[in-house]
Amino acid sequence: MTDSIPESPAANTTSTFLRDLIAEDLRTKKYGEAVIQTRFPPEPNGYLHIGHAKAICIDFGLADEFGGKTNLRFDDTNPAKEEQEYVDSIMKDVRWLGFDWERLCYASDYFGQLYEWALQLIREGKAYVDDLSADQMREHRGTLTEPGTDSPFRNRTVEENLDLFTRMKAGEFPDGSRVLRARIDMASPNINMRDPVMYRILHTAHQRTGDAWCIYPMYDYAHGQSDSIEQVTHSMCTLEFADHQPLYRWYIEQLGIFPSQQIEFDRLNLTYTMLSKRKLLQFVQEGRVNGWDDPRMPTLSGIRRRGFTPEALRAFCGAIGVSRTNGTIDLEMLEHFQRDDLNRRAARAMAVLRPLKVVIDNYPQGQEEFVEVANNPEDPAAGTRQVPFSREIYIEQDDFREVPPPKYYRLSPGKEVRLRNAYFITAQSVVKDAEGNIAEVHCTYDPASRGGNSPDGRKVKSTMHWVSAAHAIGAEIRIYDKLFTNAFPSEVEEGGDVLDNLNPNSLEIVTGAKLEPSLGSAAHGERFQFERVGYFCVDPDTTPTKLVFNRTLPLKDSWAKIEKKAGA
RNA sequence: UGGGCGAUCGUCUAAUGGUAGGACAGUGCCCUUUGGAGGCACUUGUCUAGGUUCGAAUCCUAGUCGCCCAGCCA
Repeated sequence: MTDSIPESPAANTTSTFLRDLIAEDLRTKKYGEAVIQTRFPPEPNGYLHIGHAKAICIDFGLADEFGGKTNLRFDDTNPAKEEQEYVDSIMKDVRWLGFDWERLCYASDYFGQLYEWALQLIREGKAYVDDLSADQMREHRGTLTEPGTDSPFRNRTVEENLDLFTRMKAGEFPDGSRVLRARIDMASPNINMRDPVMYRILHTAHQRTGDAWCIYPMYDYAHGQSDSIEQVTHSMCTLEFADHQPLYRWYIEQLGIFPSQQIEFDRLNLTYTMLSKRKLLQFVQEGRVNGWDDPRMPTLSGIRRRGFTPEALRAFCGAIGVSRTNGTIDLEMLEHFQRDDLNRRAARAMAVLRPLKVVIDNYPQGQEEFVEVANNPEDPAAGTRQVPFSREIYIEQDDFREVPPPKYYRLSPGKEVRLRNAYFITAQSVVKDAEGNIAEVHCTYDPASRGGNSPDGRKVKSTMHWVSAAHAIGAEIRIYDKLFTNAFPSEVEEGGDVLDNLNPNSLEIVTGAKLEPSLGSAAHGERFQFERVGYFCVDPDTTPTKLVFNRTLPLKDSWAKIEKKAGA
């Protein structure tokens, strides 16, 4: 791959409601002369996926666009689920996508301040310690249609609340025995406002604060204030948090602190893709895939290993736009942007995945020569290379048919085709093995057609890739397909499970591939277009003695379409 | 049956009272030393019913449909 090609013209920057809103806030000087401040707030409880890429592009991209700043903030308020491994992977993924943060923050940095604010709310009679069990609290919460009822502990004195909360912090009570709740309104039609829990007791060591704390703030009590502390002007999050906005504002207003504003947008959904962290974790833990970076996973680490590029991901995120509509993007859209990027930048090479031997009978025995081949026809600056040619070569099994179907342009008995950048050949006869399978095809070549054109102007219908048998190198090729057979993986039959929709053929390992020798020196992660086949990249499993390629995506295949139509 | 949010080509997204446009997908043609890429063309859409207006995707009224919320998860 070369980096000399300029990035594609800015992706469709669809004008979004977020852009309009920020522009308006800037125009009215809602935040004075301050620049836009955003944040990307992942919880370090799993690996980032393509859905997060959209959020990252929004949080960082919009701030960039308006000359603002973006913090990376880990929302690490639940030590039971969070790990340093996830923190590390998230930082790596954000950088890989092409973004860098103004400040690296952690919600846990604010535990002290949050605690002080909790004391303030208690003193103002706006928070209380509740001794109800989780089950009892659920009963008191009411339902979607019925109001909740007050806890018997709701009217404790400020002194008692202060005493109890201080002792909660001191570790005097066991997990689950008490919580601190905001005193708002048990009859609110918005369940989030029915005296939400602010703190729970959790005698669990935190990956950053160790055992300094045994009470931990809930998301709602931590997020808005964290935004406020960082002077976040635009706190973008997904739609399911819209119901939490009144609470987000309530804490900020009661505390009288910097008025960060929450704005919700639609989550990314993709056909044939599962973007639930919980489910992805399950696939990893149950061994349904080979880890978080399995190239079939929608995680950024999986996608990266698969060979996708940050440029393509960013172009995709720009093109899909942002709205408040629940929708599902066709996977083809993502694939389109990836092909578009790789087509312009990936070096070409010839590789035969399922080899069929061709013997050129009138080519001198023992002779070899080198033909000059463009590294990337889309990019003359990528230069050329010399590829060895000889009497015995491999072509793709699919490229020969003893009995050609209609519209089949490739090699068949008596038919002349071009070997890319080499010669015209004509199939003369077939040799079969004991089972009747075609073992080799014998051809004749036209020495005058060297380079791929005949001086008499003769045309051929087809151009095929090939690899000289004597010079070929081997490789393992991993062919990936969709992880799910259903466009909507979570659509399952009664009593069924997402696992029922897993595609049993999502990974095919091809071991007998024959590659042109130049590929022998390819580096880990290097990307290629195997001409007429697809885009591939070198997998990290590659060793000095074993080459492994991942197929990122196949090339579009209009012959497959014709064939399918004829068969249907 | 509480509250919140939403509804424009098959999919995603523009149009902010003034010609419903783009991208992906699809179809056809042209071009091609990748049946790739590229070029051209075509098809398909404002949830419904009323209303306001010279004019409505946009405003009003009433429906319909979809998504989210009853964790001491985020």
